[in-house]
Amino acid sequence: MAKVTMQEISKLAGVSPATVSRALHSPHLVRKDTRERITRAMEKSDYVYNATAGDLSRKRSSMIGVIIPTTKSLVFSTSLLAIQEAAQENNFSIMAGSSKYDLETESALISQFQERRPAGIILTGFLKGQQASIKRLIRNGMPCVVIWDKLADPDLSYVGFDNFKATYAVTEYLISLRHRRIGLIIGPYSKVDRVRRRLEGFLAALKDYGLPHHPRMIIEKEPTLIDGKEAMARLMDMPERPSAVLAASDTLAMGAMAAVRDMDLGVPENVSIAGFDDIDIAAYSNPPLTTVRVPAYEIGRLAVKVILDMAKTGDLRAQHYCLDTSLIIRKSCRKLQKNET
Amino acid sequence: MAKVTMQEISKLAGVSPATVSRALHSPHLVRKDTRERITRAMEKSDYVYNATAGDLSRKRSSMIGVIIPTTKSLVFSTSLLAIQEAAQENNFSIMAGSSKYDLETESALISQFQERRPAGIILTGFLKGQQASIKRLIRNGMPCVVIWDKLADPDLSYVGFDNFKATYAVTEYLISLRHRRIGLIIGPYSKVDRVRRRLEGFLAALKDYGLPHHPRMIIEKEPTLIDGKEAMARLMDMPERPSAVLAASDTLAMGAMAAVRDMDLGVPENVSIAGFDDIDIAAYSNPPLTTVRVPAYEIGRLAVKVILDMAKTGDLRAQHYCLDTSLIIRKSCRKLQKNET
DNA sequence: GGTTTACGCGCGAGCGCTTTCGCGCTTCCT
DNA sequence: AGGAAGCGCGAAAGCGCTCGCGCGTAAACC
Repeated sequence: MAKVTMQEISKLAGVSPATVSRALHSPHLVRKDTRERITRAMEKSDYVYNATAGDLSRKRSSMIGVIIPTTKSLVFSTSLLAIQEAAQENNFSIMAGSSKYDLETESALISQFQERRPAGIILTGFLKGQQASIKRLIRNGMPCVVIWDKLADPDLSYVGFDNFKATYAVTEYLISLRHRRIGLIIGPYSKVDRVRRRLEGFLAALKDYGLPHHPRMIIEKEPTLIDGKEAMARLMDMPERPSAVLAASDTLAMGAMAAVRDMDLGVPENVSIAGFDDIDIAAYSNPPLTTVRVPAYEIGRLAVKVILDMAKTGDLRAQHYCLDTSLIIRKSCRKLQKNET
Repeated sequence: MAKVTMQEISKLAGVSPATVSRALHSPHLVRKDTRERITRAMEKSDYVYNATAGDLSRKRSSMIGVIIPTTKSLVFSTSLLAIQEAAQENNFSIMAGSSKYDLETESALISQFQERRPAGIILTGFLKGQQASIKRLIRNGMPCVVIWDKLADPDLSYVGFDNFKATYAVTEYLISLRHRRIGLIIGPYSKVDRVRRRLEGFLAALKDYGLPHHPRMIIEKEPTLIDGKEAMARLMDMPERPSAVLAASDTLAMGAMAAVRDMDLGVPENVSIAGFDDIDIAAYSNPPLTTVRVPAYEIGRLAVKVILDMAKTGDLRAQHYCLDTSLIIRKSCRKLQKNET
């Protein structure tokens, strides 16, 4: 390891360690020629700043903890990428982990992060039962922001979008296409509120348009391809099968489309499918998927901004950012004929 | 932040800080009742270990730096997931970053990691021009392992597979299907050796089977859907268009399939397409993609093991693990008739 | 019973950086 | 010319944890 310390640099440059530190972090506080001497000393001895020592001394670290639910879905990777980019630009590193929708894993991750005294923690939603500990974190002065949802709790910061509204909108779209038997394949809503809100949006739309609600047509699954496929197969096997299915994530939708294909049926001829997320591949599937575009990238960048902001000012009052989603109409849904059912 | 320190715990438990530290890290060195007193003290004062201080004192950190090329491809996320899981099991955190195939970004990431004195660094291949600095890292005592490729350099550790051989094998398969005009859509081989080896495997197979080599049928692109689509469109526009196309990553292949669809042509009726990576969705595309399965998950876990091993023993001698790949035959390639071309 | 062995624990000197305080010097103002 | 203000820098006291060393007590041996 590069074992040269600031001490040695300071000797080499004929200044005190304090000055070296200043030259590094507040260059404007040291005269140009001294600064140059220091820079030269650092270069010629391959000095590498020790952020661990710095963080300890400064009593806060330049890391940000990030928890995403899964890497199986590209859409979270997009937020993660944005977070990492934004962090790097500010010379922060990120610690990442995925909860895999498991409360214990999530808690373990949070504890692990805590040990590093990060500048803040970004959570992608959070699991039921976690709310209290997050609030405790905040009360203890740890900047936290929840992404990917619009939270009702005024004490929690979020950077997200309205899952209820967005889901309501797609459902409404499906209804406008004259569909009346609409299935729903959805992620673990019993574990994650963010997902539950999608369910609620769906239900609300059904209700508002006077459509019956068939509990059997709502299938809760993990957001994976295989689960989407299985769920769809089950839906298609029902005596009165749905004419349209909303998959609450594109990954599920992709799986669902595969199930239809396996039955030698077509989308949207035999059944319409809509997704949620607008992952890259949604535009490239066969048929291209009608879905809800979600500002994954912007969410990531903004979340970092919020964290950094809180860390800098020490003002942990909750900040709320509700971004827009949009319905992307492609080719996986069709309008039923008047007489069709 | 939880601001209680080991000091305070030690007072509360009536022992010295050293003992608290031992109770935490080497419980067998402290008597059971003392240990329990300490544990109780920690619980009732919400003690959170300060890993920053610990790392500084111990002069090595419990973090691992990871660089992947991009999060646009799910296949790297899989390795990342495996790395994170394995790390967490050993109480290590990971710092992640993506190079986006840019040398400067990659270097910046490495420098940023260095500042934290990580236990080691995992690189997904590396860019041209980076080799020297990696070797320097190793010489300075930093465990490094390159994943996703089999390296020729005996001084560099790797956990990967034989890109040459794997690509040779798919190409051979295409040839066995009587294809003679085979196009190649490939990632940035001029920047990344790992990708170049795929190119070389392809070329070697062509040569060994006496097939002509059309440079224009080899298109270098970023491994994204849109690039795959564009490249395929170009290939299909050629006067003597290929009867089969190998896409050196599944993402490219998905894009390529979309291009074919846009021309109202079919895969594999009008053109066969093979991919590389076997990302989850490859099995769910329409048609399901013939591709090369790559042990992304195992690579990740093994890489962590290697790093931890090196960090523990201090033995930085290069370790090599070449894992197996396999050809997954699905439905995107068809055999040409005798008279077909 | 005296010596050895082992065990459990405290002491104290760091790890490499940050930051407050204040000193001496230059510059500016009246 | 004398005082105020400001600039550039050094001294030193930490930040919270680790670990080699060594002491005292208890168990083990002949």
